[in-house]
Amino acid sequence: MNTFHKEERLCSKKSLDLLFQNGSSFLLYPYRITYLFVDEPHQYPAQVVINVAKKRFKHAVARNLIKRRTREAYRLHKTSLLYPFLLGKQELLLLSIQYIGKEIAEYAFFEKKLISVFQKLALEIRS
RNA sequence: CCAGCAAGCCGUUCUAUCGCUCGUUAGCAUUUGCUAGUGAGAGGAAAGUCCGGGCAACACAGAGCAUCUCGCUUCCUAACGGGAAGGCAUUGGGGAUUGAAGACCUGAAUGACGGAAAGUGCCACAGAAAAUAAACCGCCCCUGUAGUACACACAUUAUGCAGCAAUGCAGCAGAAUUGUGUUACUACAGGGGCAAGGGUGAAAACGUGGGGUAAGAGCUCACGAGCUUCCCGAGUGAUCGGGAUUUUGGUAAACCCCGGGAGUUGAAAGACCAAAUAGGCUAACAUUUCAAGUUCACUUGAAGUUAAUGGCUGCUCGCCAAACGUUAGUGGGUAGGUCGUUAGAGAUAAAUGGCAACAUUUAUACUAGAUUAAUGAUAGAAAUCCCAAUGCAAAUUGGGAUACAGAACCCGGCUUAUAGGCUUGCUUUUUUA
RNA sequence: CGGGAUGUAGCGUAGCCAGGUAUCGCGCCAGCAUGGGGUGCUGGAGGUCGGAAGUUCGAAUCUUCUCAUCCCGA
Repeated sequence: MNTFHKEERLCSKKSLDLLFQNGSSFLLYPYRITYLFVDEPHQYPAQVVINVAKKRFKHAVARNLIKRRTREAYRLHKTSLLYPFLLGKQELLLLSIQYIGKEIAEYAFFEKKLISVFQKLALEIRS
């Protein structure tokens, strides 16, 4: 079920403030990951926001391309690599993926890196 | 044929799988959602936010001042700093004429292109002088002093000059010398006239020639160049042609003057929906200072009507309002949702009018609408271009490239970015005839 | 989406309104002083004023376009 609906995205301003003030984070080039568990009713086990800074990429075309490729990689691999670790938990996972690279890479690079992000996130959750 | 410049146009296509946003149909379910089918889904600049409008809220008795902005003419347009046609200026090209140029003809590019005789300011360095012309050099006139002269006049006398000498020459019709005066010249000083000439500079007070004068000067004349105003003619007009008058450096993307325009704020505008607390609004009470009384926070009397504050959305005048607090009512910031929000000064095609921008009429289709923000990923094929190899060529094989860039309320422009291709016009070079 | 500011030598700045010569401090180089270094004194080099056009005789300065950086408004 490789969907990516509105409920899987993190839109609420309150939740965003909560995430960036209290969330834990780690760095895995070219991404900075911030995450937090909250006790709220939910349909999917995680909500994600993808972020590319205007400071690093001036043109809107470049920012959109990075976000689209990251989103595509997230969509294709979340069910197999992310959701299994969240089955035991009752809380909702708020997740932020910030792109801090300097260049626009090919899709294969995004895919490889995001898979390792999921693996590291699973380790953090267990500990 | 190649290259360059200018203007206009196009600016990748198809298939499969998995996904995203919006609409729609059917079923399940009935706040809402799920499943299946089906339709639509970025640009010529969506960009920069440089102008102009629509739309919305607030404001708007009046007068003056300031600020910003535009600037040849006529027209187009909802409007514009945009566009069209024209005028003028500048630049470089071609043609004709000519010894060579210029005036002339032609087509092109560029122009923030009102006013410098309304006023003020500025014009470094250099240069005599940088703007009511002045007078450093220079030219000319007058006066004084000094000097010079194979010049002239008067006075004075008989020798004077050259040569080693003999001698020669000049001389009483007056030499030399000395003195006085005149004239001419030179120098200095003073007074006056002139602006012709002066290596500078980005720029020098109209240019050339003749006359004129003490020397000179548009002082005057001829030819040429230009300004202002007036008259006549052509044009809707900018302006152009002719005549008269006349000779006034540049700079307004310096201040400024003249004429036209501008209320302020922007979709985070604004309207609506449901629950609670503030602020706001409305009504009532209350009110600043002094004195007296007393139950000590009220009453009575008097004074003041000013100052300070706020509004008229740049400022001033002028006009208007009435503080802070308590109580009651009303109302609904922010967060969430709906609308605003995509059918329009629109697009495409044809006809008519107009040099054109554009306008009118008819027909056709409905063509993105997100809101942490939708167009993506993977695989394959085609198209165009480039490179390499093979080949006379056509072509084949392999490799590479396909730009600039992503709607956010909507339109009209401008500006900037842009791989590659197409059309039209102009220019230059080479080759062939 | 809207509004505003700044780009000058290796670094930080003045000059811009009112156009002709680019200033100061730190740093750098050389010399003096010291046995040597630091401190001190003296002298010197180094900037096409972010870029491109235009106005002007002349532009860091005036005008237009453009690039970059920073700030403000939820």
